[in-house]
Amino acid sequence: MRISQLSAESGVPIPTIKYYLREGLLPPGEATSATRAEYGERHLRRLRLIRALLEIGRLPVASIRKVLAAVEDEETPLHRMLGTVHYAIGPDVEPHPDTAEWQQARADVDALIDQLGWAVSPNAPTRDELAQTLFTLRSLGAEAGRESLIPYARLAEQLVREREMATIPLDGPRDAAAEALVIGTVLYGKAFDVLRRIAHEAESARLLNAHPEH
Amino acid sequence: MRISQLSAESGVPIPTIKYYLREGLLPPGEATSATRAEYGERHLRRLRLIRALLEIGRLPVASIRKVLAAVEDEETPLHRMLGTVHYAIGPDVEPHPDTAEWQQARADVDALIDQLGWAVSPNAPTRDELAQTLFTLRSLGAEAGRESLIPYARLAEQLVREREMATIPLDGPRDAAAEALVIGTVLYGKAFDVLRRIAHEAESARLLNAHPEH
DNA sequence: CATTATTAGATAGTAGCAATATCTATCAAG
DNA sequence: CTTGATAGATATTGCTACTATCTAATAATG
Repeated sequence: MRISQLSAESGVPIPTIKYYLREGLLPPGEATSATRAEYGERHLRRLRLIRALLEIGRLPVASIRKVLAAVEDEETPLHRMLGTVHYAIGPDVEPHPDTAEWQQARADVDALIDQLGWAVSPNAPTRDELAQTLFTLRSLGAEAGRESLIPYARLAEQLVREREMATIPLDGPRDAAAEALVIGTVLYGKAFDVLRRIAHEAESARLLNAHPEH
Repeated sequence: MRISQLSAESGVPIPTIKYYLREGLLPPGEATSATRAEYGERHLRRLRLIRALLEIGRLPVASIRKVLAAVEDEETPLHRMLGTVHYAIGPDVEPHPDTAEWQQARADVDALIDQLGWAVSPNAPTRDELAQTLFTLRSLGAEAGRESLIPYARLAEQLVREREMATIPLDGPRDAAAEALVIGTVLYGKAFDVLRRIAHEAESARLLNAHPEH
């Protein structure tokens, strides 16, 4: 299929597709001449994944490139690729002033992960990310003890184990597993986030005896 | 306290504070002369909240303004204010081509909320947001039936009911409730999101027998 | 075969957002 | 009375995700 058809089927404008090609998000089509290239089903699928990561996951283009590069590279062992994907998905944590409160938050995170028995790399950036959240919660006056996160962690564990990892075809082709992981992490993460906000609304209505407007 | 001290204590540069004042995120200090204004503890607290919503919640400044305006306005009844906060927190859902698949996703969301027995406004933008996620999941080939979201919904319900709404002082002063709600929704939402990604890493390591690097 | 349309690839420009920077006219304090 | 800080206004920047334009080559069509 030519670029115009790729654009038509995906709904992504041609200049944007060219931009993704330039940025290395989309592999080039098979050149059939100096001014023609052939794109396939794979490109369409990739394009949809890019849009999902952008629009649903709100990942910056630079992160998407990292994710897709890890997915692409057959050299990387699967568990390293999964790690790359995880780390690319999170935002950059800007460094904090090295105060006692920050040390405490960071130590609490480490202790929490230890207590949960989770096998997580000691220098995983997600540790800093969680510490930052904990730190901010406390600086806003919330009583956010380490143990207050445990119910969240247990629920997360349950979700990941029973729903998300269970659906990833770890024995199938590598790129299928990679893509499933990305979809599971980003899209189901979003789904849960929205459901949680909907639940907030429903619960508020219940507690305040406010019936939703019809 | 003067603006320089406000800046020093919050870590936010003076030009940025001025920007927030201009944008109406931060109420002006009490003017003591043409070139002097006095800021208080309230401003410091507000500034911290703004930064939390920006950095942790990644809310755009325009949304933060809406949230804070709803918190501020004593006229708005509490349940309406909570609704405003919820809706401001979510992203704008760009309109979809009105295909059968979109209709189906939207209908599934409505049916799901009905089935859960949640009291949610029929025109809540979160319905569209969830439908978009469902739609995208399906367009990527995931088998995302309506029932696949039920476990997520039940977990969300549990979390919101037992942890988050329970800590909101609904009988106390209004702005305390509002702020607690914002913090609960945005910051604990983030905390859960990070914990979920950490759980992903731990579970990947477990399944792939890959031990984290030391 | 001539004309019109399409494409690859390169380069430049735009829109939106969150700041920063700069400037002036005051004040405040030593 | 001189130095420094501040309010308020206006302008500028840096970043990101596009979007537009141009050229040379090629394909499609009458």
